[in-house]
Amino acid sequence: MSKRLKQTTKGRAADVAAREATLAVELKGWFRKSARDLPWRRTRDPYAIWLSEVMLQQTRVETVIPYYERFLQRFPDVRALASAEIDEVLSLWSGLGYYRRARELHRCAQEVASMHGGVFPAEAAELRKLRGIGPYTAGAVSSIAFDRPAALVDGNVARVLARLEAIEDDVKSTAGLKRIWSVAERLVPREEPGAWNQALMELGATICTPQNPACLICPVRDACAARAQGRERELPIVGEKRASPRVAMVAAVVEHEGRFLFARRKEGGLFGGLWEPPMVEAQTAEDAKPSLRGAGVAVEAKLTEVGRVEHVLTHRELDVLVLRARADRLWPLEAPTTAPYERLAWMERGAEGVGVSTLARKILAAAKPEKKGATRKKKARA
DNA sequence: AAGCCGGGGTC
DNA sequence: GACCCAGGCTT
Repeated sequence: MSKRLKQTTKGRAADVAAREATLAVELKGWFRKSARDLPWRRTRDPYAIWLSEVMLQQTRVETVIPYYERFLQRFPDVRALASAEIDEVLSLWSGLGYYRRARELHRCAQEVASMHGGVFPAEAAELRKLRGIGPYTAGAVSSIAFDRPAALVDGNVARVLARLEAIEDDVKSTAGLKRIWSVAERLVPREEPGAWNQALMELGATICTPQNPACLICPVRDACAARAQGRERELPIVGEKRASPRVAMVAAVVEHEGRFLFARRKEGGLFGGLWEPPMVEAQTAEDAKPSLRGAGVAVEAKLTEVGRVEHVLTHRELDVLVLRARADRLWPLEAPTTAPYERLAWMERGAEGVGVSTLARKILAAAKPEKKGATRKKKARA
């Protein structure tokens, strides 16, 4: 390579570096000026920041805020969380979804308490070893709580970087994610990496949005390759997702003097660790009876249909027929034999202190003795 | 690499 | 309805 060419190459590399340094200054400046005031941005406590990041996995900021506040109030530090009962953790998590996160959160707290002396490690590689902490959360905690120059990629960052660099790959594919991550790692600055990462996410959430990006007010529009090509609405490219199948279910709400029959689901699967009125896959009440008996619903229970509940999940649409019965006594409960359940109990309607899904709450509400208007509505639909 | 795992806001 | 959100784990 000639001396002259070498200098040119070096010169271009220097130009790129200068452009990226400018980009970092611009974006961080914008972030300082226009960042939303979010609860977890008022603390430097790694525990609180970690808690917020786990709650924010696949979950919107507005949804998380009240859960974050309640959680932090009940469990002010990692040891408090580590020593809690899992049922109480799930209780505070109820309604937030993806309940495995709550179990992993609890286990992670126990790992930090027992193996790290109650102190979160600062390096992403160490954080990554803990339960429930993947590449994103490791980068987030390391950069935001510890000012380490760790990269991070979430849905927002993937979209922003795909547009900024006009990346053609499917951003959900392995190859696409690998490319996005390499860009993220190249761009993360030594100075204020936490502000940089949060700025990328903030930009994606408020300006560089999926549908109608507000390029006219974007602080980095002049550096955006997609915009330069007029393709900001075509990028990023995302693969097709398939429709979720419908699943017919039957639930039985059994009551005796204000106590309700609840079953606890085994950990691991759908709604793992949560309590609910017994609920089985079946088309009709008659078909459901054998499985319901295996979930504690005694033969003597006279079941009547009281309504239907629909519930949409990521990969399934549940259509639940709700049955109701008055038990003449609190009959003794044995170990359930129906698949998803591990334990039975008579509980108050609210099932205080344990985890209950939104679906279960909808089923309980549907079985509640009705006011006249609601009753007519159900009959009209049937 | 693909599937599983909630719930809800927005267009 | 469709989209997708401060993803991670399992197979």
